[in-house]
Amino acid sequence: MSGAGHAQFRYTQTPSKVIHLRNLPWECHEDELIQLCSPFGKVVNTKCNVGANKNQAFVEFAEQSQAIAMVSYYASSPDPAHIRGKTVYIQYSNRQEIVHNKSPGDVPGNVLLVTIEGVEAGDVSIEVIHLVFSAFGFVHKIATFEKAAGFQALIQFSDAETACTAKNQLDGRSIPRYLLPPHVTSCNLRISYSAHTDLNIKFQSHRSRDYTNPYLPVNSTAFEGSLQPGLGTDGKKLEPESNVLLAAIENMQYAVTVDTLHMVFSSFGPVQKIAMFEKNGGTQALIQYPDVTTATVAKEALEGHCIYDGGYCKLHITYSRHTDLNIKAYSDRSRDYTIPNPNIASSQLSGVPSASTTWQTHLVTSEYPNSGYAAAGPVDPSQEPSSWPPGASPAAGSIHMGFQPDLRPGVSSPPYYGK
DNA sequence: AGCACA
Repeated sequence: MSGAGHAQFRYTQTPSKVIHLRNLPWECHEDELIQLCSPFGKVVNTKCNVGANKNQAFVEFAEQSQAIAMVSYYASSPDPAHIRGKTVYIQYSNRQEIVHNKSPGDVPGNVLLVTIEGVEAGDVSIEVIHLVFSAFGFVHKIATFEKAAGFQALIQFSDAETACTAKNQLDGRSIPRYLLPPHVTSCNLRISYSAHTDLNIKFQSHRSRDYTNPYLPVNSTAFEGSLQPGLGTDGKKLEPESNVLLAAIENMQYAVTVDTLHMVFSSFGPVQKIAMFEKNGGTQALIQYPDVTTATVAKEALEGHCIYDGGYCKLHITYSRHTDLNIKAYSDRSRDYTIPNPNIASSQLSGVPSASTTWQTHLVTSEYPNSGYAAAGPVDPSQEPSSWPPGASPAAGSIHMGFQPDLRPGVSSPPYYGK
């Protein structure tokens, strides 16, 4: 009957222009709250991600009548409010206004604090983390650690804007499943801003990387027993690591030049040498980095990805057995970028036997009858290390390919970040 | 699914 028909009307609350929402999806965004609430009035303030589970929120209307309208509506509506498919429970807050205490994690900065939920530290390698976050810009440094909150990583970008983009795109989502070990079904990323601005990375190790300083000493002991599980989630690849990568280019519908490869592989560190050759009817290339760590990073990041959208020029990367390529000639198929200023003659390569044909059979192990560097065109082959990292001047810029292969959110791989 | 922060 009247008065809701129940003798006990326990849910009577004093109205407030602030409503309390609970059972929200994890890390619900402010705009989702506004979208839900604005039909009832003007939202003047919100506070999201409240409570231990971050699944509560407050919304403050301009007028109390607006809050009453919303609470009343959903109190009698047959279908409840929902956000992202979850039923949202709404009531008046027991406070009359939202007081904004911005938690430190909400203050934007260039360093993100990422909590990877539901995984052991060994489940997600630093290469995977680097790959995922590199989709948004150059990642300067990564430090990982285990805390009570779980497996966490600090990711340093150039600026807060880049970090913000990455945060917005990845917060609450999972690392693509194909990058996770089989036994991990999902691993939600919880991302906030760190107060740090510049991480102090002392070693390249299985738990920390400085991509701006490839010459940082490698803490090799830190790698032992833990590096190769990075690939060894399946434990199948037993191929020894190397600073030289062998890249097979499949479905090469577009021309891939040594310059293309240099651009692509330079994203991960200074490329010292490149040699391209034909083998088994396909194009392959050897890419030499100064160290195994950089090569590993590049390998993890690029394996299986395509240089061009649409599945063209797919890279299959393994470790080469070589450690130092013996580049004899500066040609369209081989380069030695470590040579400071090879007196580049203006003549063409005409007098020099085709390096590429020699490469495919002898590679670096063989001795070359003709020594010395071949003549070259006007291109300056000396890529001084200072041209790296490509943070300011993206290596991928000039070729239109925007090389963040399959991981650009919303471009070529929306499904990867589902959920 | 039930109220924030220093």
